Amino acid sequence: MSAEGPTCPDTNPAEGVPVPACARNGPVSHAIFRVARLHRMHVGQLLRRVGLHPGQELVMMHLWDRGPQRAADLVRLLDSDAATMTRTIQRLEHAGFVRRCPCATDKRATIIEPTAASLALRQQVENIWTELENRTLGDLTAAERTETLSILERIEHNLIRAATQDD
Amino acid sequence: MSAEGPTCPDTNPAEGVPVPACARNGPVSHAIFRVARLHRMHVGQLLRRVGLHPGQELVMMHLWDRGPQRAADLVRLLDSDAATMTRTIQRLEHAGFVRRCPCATDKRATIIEPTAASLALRQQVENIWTELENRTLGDLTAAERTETLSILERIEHNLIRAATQDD
DNA sequence: ACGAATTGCCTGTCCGAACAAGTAAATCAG
DNA sequence: CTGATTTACTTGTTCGGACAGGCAATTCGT
Repeated sequence: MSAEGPTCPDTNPAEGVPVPACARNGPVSHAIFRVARLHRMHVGQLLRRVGLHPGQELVMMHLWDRGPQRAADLVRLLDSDAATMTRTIQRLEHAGFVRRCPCATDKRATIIEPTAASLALRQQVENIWTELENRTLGDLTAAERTETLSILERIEHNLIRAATQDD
Repeated sequence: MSAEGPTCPDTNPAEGVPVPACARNGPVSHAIFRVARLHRMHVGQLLRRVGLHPGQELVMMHLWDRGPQRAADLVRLLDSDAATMTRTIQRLEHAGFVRRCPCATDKRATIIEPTAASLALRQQVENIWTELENRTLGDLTAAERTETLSILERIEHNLIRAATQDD
């Protein structure tokens, strides 16, 4: 059985990464996929230590940064989904990192504010981002880091342009 | 209210991207995050046209590539989760792209094989990867594409090393 | 051959993300 | 002022991903 496989003994032994056929049509896309996956794993691992789930830390950082916000503001800031934001806030509230106060001037709106308890998290989260950056960049020189950032921003720009332009 | 915000009027008008405080500690990490997000959006958009959800296409490509596989093989190939694979296969089976046959030699195992109907998808999925790569790379020259791939692979290697090494 | 691990798969739970739909409040047009 | 529209938020559903169990079949050690 398994009587197939004329194509591709496609496993890259150097990394632990099986390379599917997609790599042929889009090697960079596949690399982005793998890097993003690893990156998310690291974020998740680091955040779990402080009791946060990936995504929640972004909400908290914006709150620490800009102070109390309406839920809708957070949605716009994170370019997220209102539904996702509602539930993320509910979980942060349940975890005690966030408080929800009805807005005085607009009864539809809810003001989200970081609790005092959350302030203890702030330094930890910033350390996490530093640690994450170190793990990501590893041995890259300063010049290479600049180059990396430049390339990523060009890719970002390409993807934004492709999204708005056509389809 | 919203009586805060001495820090950072942090929105980058060039791109539609709000820049949270994290960017200070990890500009490259944040760029990876944004690129990954956009990249995933494009994959999702392209895949929806052919009736697949992100992630399902990888299973199908491995099946097309290597022929019928056990579920456990797919888990290892995609470095995925057995539970996730079970449900992904159930959905692909329900969609008619995959068939599940009990393995003759090991009664625990299930052989997953692509259906004839799925073969019509294959070319479409390959086109999607080509289109995705084009959107991603946009105007980059051949040399720049090589450079990009090289950098991404170095980052990948850094992250793998950081994961296995410490913690 | 027998019991103990291991392997393969499934289920339930919790999380984020996206989409659709609905409710309430505010705003706008006539 | 009334009716339509927009805005803010919530809920429900479906998806992938991760983790914790659980069951059955297989393999290993004795």
